[in-house]
Amino acid sequence: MKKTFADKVRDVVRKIPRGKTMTYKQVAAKAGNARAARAVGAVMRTNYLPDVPCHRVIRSDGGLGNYNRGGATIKREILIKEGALTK
DNA sequence: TAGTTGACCGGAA
DNA sequence: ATTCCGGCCAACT
Repeated sequence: MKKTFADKVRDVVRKIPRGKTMTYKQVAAKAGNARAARAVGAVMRTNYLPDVPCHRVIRSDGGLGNYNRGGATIKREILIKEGALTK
């Protein structure tokens, strides 16, 4: 059984605790490739499961990136609700 | 198999 | 501080 990059990414994002945020770079590094930040985004876009809090994954610039469930605006609201974003 | 696209990153102007 | 450009990786056609 071979775990693909996407599988690892999902596993990593799933381990993100509530009220915390991780950058695509960090997730990519934990998945095996620190330069695969773009690939992480692509994986999230193609594989968004309820077990994977993809809304807790943000950009390294401090931005939120995008969201497949309502856009970056909803994503920001969720992060504030979770306590990861105080502003 | 090869080419194009994109929830990104980092440096330069 | 903002805007532009190139580079990296995985998925889709």
